[in-house]
Amino acid sequence: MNTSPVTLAQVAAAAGVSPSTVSRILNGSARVDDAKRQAVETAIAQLDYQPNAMAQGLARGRTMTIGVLTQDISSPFYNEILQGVEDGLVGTGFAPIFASGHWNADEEIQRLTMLARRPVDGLIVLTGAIPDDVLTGFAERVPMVTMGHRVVRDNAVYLQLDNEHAAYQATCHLLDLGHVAIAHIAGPPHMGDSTARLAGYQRALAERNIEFNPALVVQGDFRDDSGVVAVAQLLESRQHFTALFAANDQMAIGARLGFYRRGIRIPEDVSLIGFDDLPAASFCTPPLTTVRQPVYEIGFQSASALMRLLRGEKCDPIALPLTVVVRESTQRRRY
Amino acid sequence: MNTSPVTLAQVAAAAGVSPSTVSRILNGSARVDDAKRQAVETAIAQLDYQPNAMAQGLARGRTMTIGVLTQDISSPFYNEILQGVEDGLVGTGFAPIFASGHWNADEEIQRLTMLARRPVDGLIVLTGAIPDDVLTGFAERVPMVTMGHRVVRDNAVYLQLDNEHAAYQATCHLLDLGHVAIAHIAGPPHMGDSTARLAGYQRALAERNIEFNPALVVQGDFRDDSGVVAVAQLLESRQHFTALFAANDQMAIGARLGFYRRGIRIPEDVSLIGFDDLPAASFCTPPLTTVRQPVYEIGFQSASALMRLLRGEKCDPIALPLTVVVRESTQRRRY
DNA sequence: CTGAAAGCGCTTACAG
DNA sequence: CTGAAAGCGCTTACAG
Repeated sequence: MNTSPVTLAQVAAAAGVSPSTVSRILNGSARVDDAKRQAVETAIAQLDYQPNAMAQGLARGRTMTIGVLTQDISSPFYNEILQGVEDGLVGTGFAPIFASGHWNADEEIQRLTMLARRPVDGLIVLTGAIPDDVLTGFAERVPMVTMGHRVVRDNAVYLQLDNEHAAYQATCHLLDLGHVAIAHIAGPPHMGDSTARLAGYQRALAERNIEFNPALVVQGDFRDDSGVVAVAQLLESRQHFTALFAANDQMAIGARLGFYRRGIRIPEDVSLIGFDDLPAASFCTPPLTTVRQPVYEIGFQSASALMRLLRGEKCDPIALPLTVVVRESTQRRRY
Repeated sequence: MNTSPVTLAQVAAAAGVSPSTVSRILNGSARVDDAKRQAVETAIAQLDYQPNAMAQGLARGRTMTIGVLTQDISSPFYNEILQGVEDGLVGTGFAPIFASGHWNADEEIQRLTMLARRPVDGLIVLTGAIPDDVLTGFAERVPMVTMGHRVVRDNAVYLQLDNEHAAYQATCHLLDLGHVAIAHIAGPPHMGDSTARLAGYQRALAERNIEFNPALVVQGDFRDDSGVVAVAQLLESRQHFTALFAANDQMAIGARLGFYRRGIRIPEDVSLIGFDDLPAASFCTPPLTTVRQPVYEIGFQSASALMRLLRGEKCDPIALPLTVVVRESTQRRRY
């Protein structure tokens, strides 16, 4: 029933040459007589031959797959990154294999181990709670590119996204609009991204001599619901604020719903700014002011950098810009 | 520099047994003397041995990977499906490989071919424009489960989601609220899902003796922007309507923004219902009434069914329910 | 330019 | 219960 796949040996037989020759034609690894090339090529076409990638992998010592570790493949944040990765791999013969760590360092390590034993030829690690030195350990066995982790090795490259500075700018945007009482919904405390964003927020306040009020920052977990909850907390605390900076868009969107529920208008009553620029951000009502992460670019560059690494080329850290995009959820303070 | 990975042969040497024995212990494929088992197990632990999945694949004639074809990996709709697939594969040793067809039948076929040559042990095909018979052709070589395609074969199973009926129910929900002039934003015309939803909408109208008004249905492409555009068209056409059924949530969310721009309130001025129940739907303002697709379930069931197929078990079509979830974007007609 | 041969790291009849 | 051997489908020195 299952048509067993055509092998290279069959192609060789059909074309009347040795397997070596077929292989060489396939890989362009040596000059081959034109007549034979012809014969082989028609045989390939006729038999509809597809080389077996696993056998190639075994023979060459590479697998033609790269592992991609995300926190949560179902988070909208990763979607376009993955698209970028996919596109960055088109035409290279490499296929991505995905795994999610679910915001849990142990699970991350386990998934990484699983990826490593296939084995993959390269790894892309997108943020996460896994300690940098563990990651460096993995880098010993396989080239990798990381986002949100600084691993310094010849066969590794990391993406530089200056979260602190971007958060600083986001806060400045609010400050420039006359806001003084600015609340913040922070991300998970153990993640580098969260702490950097909180730090940027604090730096902006300090720079304008606004005293940091801890009661104005509430803890979130980067998911939408936590934004709703955070707003409830903030409101119950009876702290006065006219603007809110959420450490990511999902929480900002949750917050927006929280405000809606209480009849608090955005941006008339409070200005709201997020972080990430998810596709959903521009379809919010009102469209959300936020910090744009070049997600597609992140994926694409990661894939390209990894391909370079696999070719044995050196690769400098890749700096990618984070920029505030002003839409309609922020406005000048009115009272 | 690269610690070359430990092989089974090394484990065998360390444990003083033959490779065959190690293999048998790994696979539990035969009784083995306890002392040797001990020795092997400690050797494995000590050397931190990880079997090479490619070599296993080649020897066993399977690759331990399954291909997943989506339309657009960056669409929020697929996110949770993929999570479901991932979870359905946990512990099986299989890893998913993803590819996107980008709403283009040719590209789909090409991606499928690429997946097939790795080769993958199984395929999950999620919707798409690819003709059913082409798909059936692929099913000749590899077991597969499909969503949105009816392929009938021993080694294939399809998911049954009754889009027509769900759209019928969505429309009835609007009708029950007293709406009569109901607009519809349709999906891409060549896709089965789109046409089924349009058909359900029409059937509901017919059943209540409401004449179908073609000017009330505008074409979308399942993406957010097309919802914005559709609303503009609808409004410019000066057709009267008090409710709008969008063929998916992304377009509904776009439509919601389109209304917001013109100061048209949801649900006071027009009731809005979507389709899919994306995570974003419940965080809309107001939270969106929609048809829930059990996305996680779709992914999980697809993976499980495929595993069953791979074990040689038969598998009946899997029926999954589509249900209207009423939130706050629809209300009784007021005038 | 090209073939025969060895090898990639496993698995699995085949003997014993 | 266990080892030696062949084989999975390729690639790549090694000769010529």
